[in-house]
Order: sequence, then structure tokens, then C-alpha cells
Amino acid sequence: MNELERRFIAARRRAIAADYAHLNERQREGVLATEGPLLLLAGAGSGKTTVLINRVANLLRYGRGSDTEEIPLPVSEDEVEFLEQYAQQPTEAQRPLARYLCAVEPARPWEVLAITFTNKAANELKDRLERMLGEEARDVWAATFHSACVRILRRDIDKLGFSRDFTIYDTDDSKRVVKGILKDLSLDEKTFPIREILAIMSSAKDEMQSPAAFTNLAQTNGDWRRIRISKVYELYTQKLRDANALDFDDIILHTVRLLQSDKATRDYYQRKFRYVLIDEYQDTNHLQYLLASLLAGGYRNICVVGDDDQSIYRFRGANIENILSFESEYKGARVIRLEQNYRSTQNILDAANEVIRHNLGRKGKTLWTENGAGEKVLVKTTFNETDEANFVVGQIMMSYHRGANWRDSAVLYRMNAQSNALEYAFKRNGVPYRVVGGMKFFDRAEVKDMLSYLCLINNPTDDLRLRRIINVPSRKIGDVTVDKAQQLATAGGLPLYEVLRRASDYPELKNSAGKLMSFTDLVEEMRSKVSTMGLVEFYEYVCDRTGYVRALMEKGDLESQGRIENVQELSSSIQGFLENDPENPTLAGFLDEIALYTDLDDTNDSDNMVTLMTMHAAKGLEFPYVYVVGMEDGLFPGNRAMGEEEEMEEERRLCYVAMTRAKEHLTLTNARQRMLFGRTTPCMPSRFLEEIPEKNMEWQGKPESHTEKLPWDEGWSDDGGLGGYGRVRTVRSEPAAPKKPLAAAGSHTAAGSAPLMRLEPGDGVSHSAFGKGMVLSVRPMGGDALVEIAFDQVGTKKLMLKAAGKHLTKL
DNA sequence: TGACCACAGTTTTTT
DNA sequence: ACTGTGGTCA
Repeated sequence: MNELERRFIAARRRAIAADYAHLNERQREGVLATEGPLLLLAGAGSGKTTVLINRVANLLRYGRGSDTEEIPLPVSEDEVEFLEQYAQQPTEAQRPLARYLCAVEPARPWEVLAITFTNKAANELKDRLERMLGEEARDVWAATFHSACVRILRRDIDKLGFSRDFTIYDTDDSKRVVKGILKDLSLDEKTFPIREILAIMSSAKDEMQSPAAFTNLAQTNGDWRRIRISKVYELYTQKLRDANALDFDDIILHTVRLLQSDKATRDYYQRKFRYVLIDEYQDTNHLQYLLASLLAGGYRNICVVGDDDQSIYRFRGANIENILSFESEYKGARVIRLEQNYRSTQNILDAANEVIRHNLGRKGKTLWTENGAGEKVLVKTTFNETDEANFVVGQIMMSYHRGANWRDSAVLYRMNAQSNALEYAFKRNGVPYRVVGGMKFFDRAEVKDMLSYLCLINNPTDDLRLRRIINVPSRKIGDVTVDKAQQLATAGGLPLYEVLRRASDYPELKNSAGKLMSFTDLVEEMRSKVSTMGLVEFYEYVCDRTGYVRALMEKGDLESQGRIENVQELSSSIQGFLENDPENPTLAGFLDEIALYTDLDDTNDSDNMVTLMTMHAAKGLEFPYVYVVGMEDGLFPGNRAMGEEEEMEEERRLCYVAMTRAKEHLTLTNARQRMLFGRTTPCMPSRFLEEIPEKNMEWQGKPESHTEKLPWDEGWSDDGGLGGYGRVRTVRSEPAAPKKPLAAAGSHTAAGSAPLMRLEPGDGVSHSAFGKGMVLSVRPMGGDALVEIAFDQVGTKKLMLKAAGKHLTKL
């Protein structure tokens, strides 16, 4: 290599780097290191997605230009000088020539595969790529593990003996299948809990254990329970095969099997995908690891992005070892740490860093920021969960008063059950909030019912979906009848549907043959119409023709009303699907998409509300104000983690995730006693709180020692700051009337001495968060009062006086 | 076949 | 405390 060439290579790299001048050095390295295995350890808030996007852009623009010594064409002195100058001071006009000179086999969009875990992440990736690169970004494979696999299987699964139009079973479907099997084997659901069986089968699949291998192992070990379970596993596999169905694990499993066993398919994809990117690598399980290495096995250009400290999904099979041992799995892998944080203040980061430092099994990272020290982390000990909730709502109202939006705040908790106390506090104070998680749209019974109709129309051999809706709405077809038909079907090796269609041929079914056949006639009729009309139109026809909506309307109660709305809402989902101009705008295409879509990601960010969610659900999000509640030993870390080092480390990672969601203000709260599962128990502060350095936090109301008075002892009270709530129950016995207006912003009221304010309709009031308003009505309610106030700014709100009192001033 | 009552379980969750 | 479910009874 001569001097000119050396200069060219250096100039080329710098010229390419000029495109990414807006990134920090580490980030840029992550973008430019295109070749070979790369582990990108991306700390919380380190701009991971930005790197991912720019990395793909770089692959499409320059190929391996930034990471190779190849020189595709002879270079001239002029060209080298041009690039050297361009790298110094790039101009828009020179860019095309620079790009032309620097590119080495730019990747074509379909040669890049980017895999994420959720549809939300995949869509976000696609959107941002398209915004940055325009049209051509559309052909980049940005998909979830599952959707990528479905795409692969739809082409070639026949090589494994499934038909290409397989159906996808969700967890609910799997449960039903297992339930049926348990019944057939007369196994008791209490001894063999369905959840456990599903988990065992899932981990067997993760290890690629066939039912036969699983049975062998169980027999060798003489594990009686496992031997029974192996029978379930075997029948389950058989049933799904008969139904031509794949569950979520199967989707990955069979893809791996296909790629392993069929050379042609493997070669095809290994040649196709020159660059493979895997996001959230710390969440991958063994199968997903295998899949990634198979897909990237051709060029070995695999880039995995993740953060071992944010691995919080062990319970669903994620194997943190995948990321910890990446370097030894891929010899010569490069590792880049992204440790500069753009999200939080140094106090928050120091606190979080120090907590996570207590973990042993980690790569080790220390986040830093240029954002400044910021406020200290506030730790607040309250009396109980009601007190805690009121404190949090009070703080949020204060921040609103100071100009923050509701949507700037999030409350995070360990268990969904904790949201109850919080919700009460939010409702009482009229603060708008939304709870993330819980029942998902596509999990609702009525939505699943309608989808089952569509599945059945799409594929009448889908026994499971057939059984779900054959008597919904009631067609006077009972379980007994269906079971009888099912037995005949199993005996004759036919799909259930076929037996029903010829019910009159079976003497055993003569009593109900008419009803059964009119059902299959109905399905046939709908089937014949499916291709004659638009999908939305067809769906509405199905809603009507099946009598589903009519049955709900006849019921006429409020719940049914809601159900009808959900059924109709599904129609807008179909609309939305079509508008997204899918590759396959048919019923089958829609069902495929829906099967892999748990929630519609309809999270209206535009709504100005406080967000309540679990810490798990908060991963990847950020808020200026974050409140982590329930920081108590036994709750967080949970009881199950006590004495279990692995579990404890996972809880600590979860704590790290929760803390690093905060941009400006982080508040951690714990209660001295909490009611959980109907029992009130005294609680000690979480050990994680003790792990935070004192210099980064301020602890209000910290219990001094173990020997201190028990919380329910007379005389305990605390008001460490705004929103302190004390024991309002004692209010009525308090003789003295208030001497001064209550709880103007910033006032310190002695705890437990806040008598109810006297309000009458027409009174003018001022609220610390909602501003001025007028009382419309006052309704006494059991020692408290419901006040309706018309606020000048935010409209009419109903508040409970006890809770809202401290934020109200009579004018 | 549907309504009612007793009973148990209760971390976290995506596809 | 709460909810969903399974079994029993009419």
C-alpha cells in the first residue's frame, strides 16, 4: 500500500465521520464499525436508538467504506485532497462526490436486518429510518423476532411438514389446548397448573428439546411429575400440528429448525443479510440467540445492542449470558460502551450507578452526563400506601402549579395491584392519569370472539377457534354435543368442522344435527363472501350475520354497551391495517398481523395525563418527574428475591431501570405499613434505598432505627414536606378551628390537625394546581365531602374535600 | 343451560 | 381486598 492510498483510507474514514459530527465519539464509533461482530453496550439514555438509525444509514450510504482498507478504484492525488478538505469542512455541494468516493459496496436496503422485541420498537425504527433516508428505507427489514420468523416460515415451513397457511396461537389459545389435554388425561389442574406447564414447555422448546427427548430425560431422572408433563407436551405438540398451528415459541423454534436443517434456506438468508442488528440483546433467550447467529452466519456482520444492567426479563426466559458472553462467542468482537447519558442529572445517575454497582454479574459501566448535578434524589417515608399516594399526587400537583404538564410525571410501581391506592388519590384530587398495562384491547373476550370468527372463516380446520365461538352468541349447542362431535372427529382423523358439516351422517349427533349444520352453513356463507367485498365491509357483515352484536344489544346493560364499542373498534383496527398499505391486504394478512400485535400502541402521547405503570413497562421511556413508590423490602425487592442472589440482582437491575427513567426529578417513596393482599404489614425501607449515597439524596421521614415506635403507636406523625397527610381520621375530634387558610402552596400545616374547610356553593376558591374557581356544589359524604368546583382554567372537577383540602384556599 | 356462591391465588410481560 | 373461576343447584 502506498502513501497515497494510506492517506485516502484515512481521509475516507474522516469524510464519512463528518456525516456523524452530531454524535459523540463513542456513538460515532458504533456507527462506523460496520464489519464483523460488534457489541454495543448502551447505557440508559445514551442515545442508543440514534446510533442504531445512523448505523443503518451509514450501511446504506457507504457500505463498509468506514471500516475497510479496500480501495475499489484507483485513487488520484486530486481525489485524496478533495476528501481531506471535505473532512475538514464539508459542504452540501460537495456531498454527492464525497459519498461517491467513500462508498464501498453500499448495502441495499433488503440486505439489512434489524430485529427488535416489540412492534412498537420496530415501527419506531422504521419511521425514523424513513424520515432520515426517505423511500428506500422501506425495504430495510426492521421487524420483531416473531414477525421476521413468520415471514421466513410463510415461505418455507412446508419443508418441516406444516402447511404455509399455518395459524398462530396466542398464550390464551395455548392455555385452552393444555386445559383440554389435562381434561383428557384426567390430570388435576391444581397439581399441574397450566401456567407452570406452559412455562416448562416453553423452556423445553428454548433448549430445543423434542417431546421425545423431554420424556426420556424425565424417565431417566425418574421425575414422576415431569413424566406426566411430558405426555402433555407430546399431545400439545400433536394437537398444534393437527391444527396446523404454531404458538409464539414455535415461531422461533421452527425457524431455527428450518435454518439448521435446510441448507438451501439457510444459504439464502445468510447471503441475503449482509448486516444483522439485534436490539435489546440482553432480553434474548437461547433460541433467539441461535436464530441471530444463524441469520448472521454468512457475513458475520452482527451488531448486538443492549445493556446488561437493564436485563429484567429473566422470568420469561431472557438469558443475560447471551450478552455477557458475546465476546467469547464471537471471537474478535469489538465492544463499544456508550456511557454518556443525555437524559438525567448527575445526582440521579450517581444514585443509580451506586445501586447497580452492588451487582456482581455485569460488564460494568458508569454513566455520566454533562447535564449538571440537578436536584438531589428525594426519598420520602410515609405512613401507609394511602399516605404515600397522596404525597405523590400532592407533589405532582405542585409541579403542575409550577408550570409542568401532567404528562411530565410518571409513577412507577413493582406490582399492578399497587395502582389501586394511587388511582384513588388521583381520582379524589381530579388529576388526570392513565394506567398503562392491564387488559389489552386484543385480550378482551369480545374482541377475541370476533377474531375467532375471522380465523374460522379463514381456516375452518381451526378447531380451537371453532369451539370458542360455536355457541357465542347462544345457538343452543352445548359442551356435551361439541365433545361428542370432537370424539368423532378425533376417531375419524377429521377436523371438527368437517364432522359438524356432515352432522346428519352421524347417528350420535342426530339430536343436534340441525343446529350444528346451520352453524356450518353460516360459516360457509360467510366464507363465500370473503373475497367479494372489502375487508371492513366484510367484518361488519360478519358482526351482523353471526348475530354477535345483536345479542349484545339485546342484553342492553352498560357492560354490553362497552363490548359493542370494542367490537366496532376492531373495525377501525382493520381500517388502520389497510391504510398502512400492507404487503398482503387480505383477511389472512390481517390475522397474521393481529396475532403478533398485542396492543395497538395507541398510547396517545398527546393526552396530557400522568402515567401510572409498572417499572417493567417503563423500560425505554423517560419523564422529567419520576416517582417510584413502594420502596420496601418484601415488595421491592420482592419476597421471592430474598436470599436468592440471582433474583436479587434482577430486582436491583429493575431498580436501576426505574431510577434512570427520570430526567430532572426522582422521588422514591416507602410506607411504614402497607396493606397487600388484604393484610396490613409493617414494612422496612428497601435495601436499595440504603445503597444510594447520602450525598445524592435527601431522605424525609426516615425511620431512625428498628427499635423506634411502631407506626401505629399513638403520637406518630410526620410531615416532612408538602403534601404530608397525617391521620385525617382524627380530624373530627380536633376542637380548634383553623386559624389560617389551609395549605396555600408552601405552607406547613401540622399533621393530623387539618379540619375540613367549610365550603358552600358560590364560594370562590383557589387550588394549588388548578388555579381559581367557584364552588358549584357540596355533598357531605361520611365525614368527608364531595365538592364540585368550576375552575377558570381547567373546567369543572369533583374533588373529595379531605384529600384536596390542603391544596385549596377559600377566597 | 344459566345463575349464584364459595374458594383460591395474587410479580414482573412480549410475541 | 379483589377478582376470576369452578362447581353446584334450579
